[in-house]
Amino acid sequence: MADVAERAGVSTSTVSRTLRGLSTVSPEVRARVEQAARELNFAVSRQAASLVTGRTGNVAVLVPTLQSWFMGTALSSLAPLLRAAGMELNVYVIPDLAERTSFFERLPARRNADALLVFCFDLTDEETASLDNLGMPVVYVSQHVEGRPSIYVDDVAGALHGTRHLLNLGHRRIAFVQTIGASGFSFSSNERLIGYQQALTEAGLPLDDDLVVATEPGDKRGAAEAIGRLLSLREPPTAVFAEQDEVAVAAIWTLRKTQIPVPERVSVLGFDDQPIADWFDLSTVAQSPADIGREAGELALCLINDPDADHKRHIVLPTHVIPRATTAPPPQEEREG
Amino acid sequence: MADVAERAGVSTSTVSRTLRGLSTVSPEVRARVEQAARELNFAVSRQAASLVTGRTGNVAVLVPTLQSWFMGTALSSLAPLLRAAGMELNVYVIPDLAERTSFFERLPARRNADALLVFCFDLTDEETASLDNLGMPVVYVSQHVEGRPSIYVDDVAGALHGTRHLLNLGHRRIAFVQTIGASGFSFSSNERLIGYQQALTEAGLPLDDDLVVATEPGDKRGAAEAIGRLLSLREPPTAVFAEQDEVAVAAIWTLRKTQIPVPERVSVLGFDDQPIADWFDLSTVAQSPADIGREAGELALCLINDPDADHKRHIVLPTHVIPRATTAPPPQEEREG
DNA sequence: GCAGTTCGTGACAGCGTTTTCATGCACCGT
DNA sequence: ACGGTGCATGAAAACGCTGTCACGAACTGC
Repeated sequence: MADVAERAGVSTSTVSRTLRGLSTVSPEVRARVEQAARELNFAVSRQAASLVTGRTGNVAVLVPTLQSWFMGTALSSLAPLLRAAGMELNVYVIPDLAERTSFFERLPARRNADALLVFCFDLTDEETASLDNLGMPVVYVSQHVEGRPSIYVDDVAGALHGTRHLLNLGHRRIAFVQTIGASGFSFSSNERLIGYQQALTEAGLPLDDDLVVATEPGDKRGAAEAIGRLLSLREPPTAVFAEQDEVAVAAIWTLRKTQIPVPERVSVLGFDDQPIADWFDLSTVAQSPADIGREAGELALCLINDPDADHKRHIVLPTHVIPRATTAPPPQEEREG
Repeated sequence: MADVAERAGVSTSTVSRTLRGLSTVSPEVRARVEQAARELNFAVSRQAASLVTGRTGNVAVLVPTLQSWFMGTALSSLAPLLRAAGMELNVYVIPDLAERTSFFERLPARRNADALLVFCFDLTDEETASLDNLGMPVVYVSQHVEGRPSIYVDDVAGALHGTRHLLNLGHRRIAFVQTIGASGFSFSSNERLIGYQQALTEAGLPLDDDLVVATEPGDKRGAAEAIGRLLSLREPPTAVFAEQDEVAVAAIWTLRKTQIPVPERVSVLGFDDQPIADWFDLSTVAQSPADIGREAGELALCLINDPDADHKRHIVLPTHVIPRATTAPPPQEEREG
C-alpha cells in the first residue's frame, strides 16, 4: 500500500480511503490512486485490515457433508450472495464424530469469521452453548434451535400435506419410510413423521406401527428390506411415503423389480424434490434449499452488521406438494374393500 | 494474548512460543500458559499471525458448482486433510460467466490464501496467466494445464477400456453420448471421446459420426432426443457409451420406457461411478474424486511448504471398468449378422 | 573457579492496514 | 479583511501477533 501511495504521490491514509470508497477523497486524487493501484496490481490485505477493524470478512459454514444435493444447492445459492457482500466463504466439513468433537474442542472458526452458519446438525445443549460463546452471530440452518436464529422448512406441514394428497387419492393404508442417517445429523426426520401421523389422525385413521419402517439413504439392500417388510404385512399398504426422494426412488426400483407396478398397484411419494425426482417422475413434497441458503446468507449478513438486531426469530419456509407420475388412486378392490 | 501472558505471569513471547508448540519452553511454564489460555478461552488470531508470518492459513478452492457428485466428493476428501494440516478451506463458487469474469478481475483470493486449487475449469490462456501472477502455488484439478501442477484421471484410457469392454462383448455398433455442459467448464469431454475413438480404430472399426450424439446432463428431453436419433439410424447401435452416469441412466430410462430391454437389446455403459450407477446396476467406468481431492490437497500442502519443489509434474489417476447389469453381449441376430 | 555454552525468557520492532487527530487550505458571511 | 466552517489530506497510533536479539542463569570443561 505504501508503494501505491508513493506512486500516486499521496499518503497511505488517502490510499486506504480511496480503496474503501470513502467519499472524502477528491476526484483527481481518487483517479490517481486507482490508476496506481491498478498498475501495481495491488490488493489490500484482509488480514491487516481485519486486525484493526476487528472484522475478518469471513463467513464460516459448518456442514455434515458436501456430498448431498441439499448442501450443494444451499451453498451454491449462499456463495454468490456472500461474494456480492465482499465476504469469503469458509467451509468446515464435519463428516464423523471424531471431526465433530475436534471441531467443538478447538473451535477453529473462533476469531476467524464474522458469523457462523450451522447446517443440519442435531447439536447437544453443550455444543450449542459453546457456539454461544463464540463471539459471533450463529445462524442455525435446517434445524430448529430454541432462542437462536434458525431457518428451516416446515417439515411437519410438508409431510401433513403430502399424506393428505395420498388420502385424497383414496389411500387408507399408507406406509412411511423413515431415513436414519449418521447419528447426530438432523434431517428433520421426526418432524416429517409427525406430519404424517397428524394427517392420519385428522382423517380418523389409526396409527399402525407396522406401517412405519426405516432405512439408510443410499442403501439398496436396506431399502429392499424395508419394502419387503411392508409387502409381507397381513394388509400391505397401497401407498408409500418416503422421507427422502432417494429412498422413494429405491422403493420404486424395488417394487418394479418385483413386478409391482407403480403407481397402479402402489403409489410412492417422496420428499425434497431433488433432480432425481424429476427424472423418475416421482411425486414429491418439494423444499427449496436454494431459498434456505439465501435466507440464511441474508440473515447472517444482517446479524453481522447489527448483532443486536431483532433477528432472533425463526424463519420458516414453505413446502409444496408436486404430483407427478408415481401417485394415483389405489387399485379398485382396495378402494372398495 | 496479553491477558493470557499476565495470568500466567510470563511475557507474550512465551505465550506465543507455547501455543505454537515450540520446544524452547520449560514444562512448568508451558503448563501454566496452557492453563491460562484454557481458562480465558483464548485462541490466537490468524489474522494477526498471518500479518507477520506472511501465511494466511487458508487454501482457496475455485469450483464451477457445488451441486455435483464430483465436487461434493472431492471436497469432502480434501477438507479433512486441510483441517488436519491446520488450514482453512475457502470456497469460491463460479457458476456463470458473470461471476467468472468478476473473479478474474478482482482475484479475491489474492493475498488471502496460501494456495489455490482450480477445479474443472477450461481456462483461457489469459486466465491461467493471471493465476500465475497470484503469488501462490496454483494446482489444477481435473484438468490438464501445460507446465503447471495438474491432477486428473486418465479419461482417454478410461474411455478406451470402457469401449474395449463393449467390443469384447461382441458389440460392433457402439454409440457415444457426449455431455455438453455450461460453456467453459471442462468435464474432460473430449478426452473421453478420443478414448472411445481409439478403441474403435484399434479394433479396425470405422468412426461413424452418426453414432456420436450430445446432450446436457439432467436434461431428460435432451437425452430422449439423443437416444431417439440413435434409434432412428439405418443401423442402430447395440451399445451406448455415455460420458456421464447421469446421462447413461437417462438413456436407460428412455430405452426401457420404449420397451427396449437393457441390456438384452441395447447395452449401456456409463462413466464416473456415481452412487446412482450402483442403484441402477449400471456398468460404468469408475473414477475416484475422493482420490483426486486427496492428491490435490497433498500436493497443495507440499507446494505451500516448498513452492519451488519439483512438483510441476502432472499426477494422473487411473480409472476402472466396473461391469454391472447394463452391459451384455448384443442380441443374437446382430452378432451373427 | 573461570571462560564458554546452552537454555529459557523478556523487550521490542515490525507486519499492513484503519482510524483518530491535527493541519492547511479554500470558501463563506459580515 | 477577518474569524469561522468545512473539506481534503497527512502523521501517527493502534490492532495482535511473531521473530530477532539480548540477557541472565545454569551448566560445561579445563
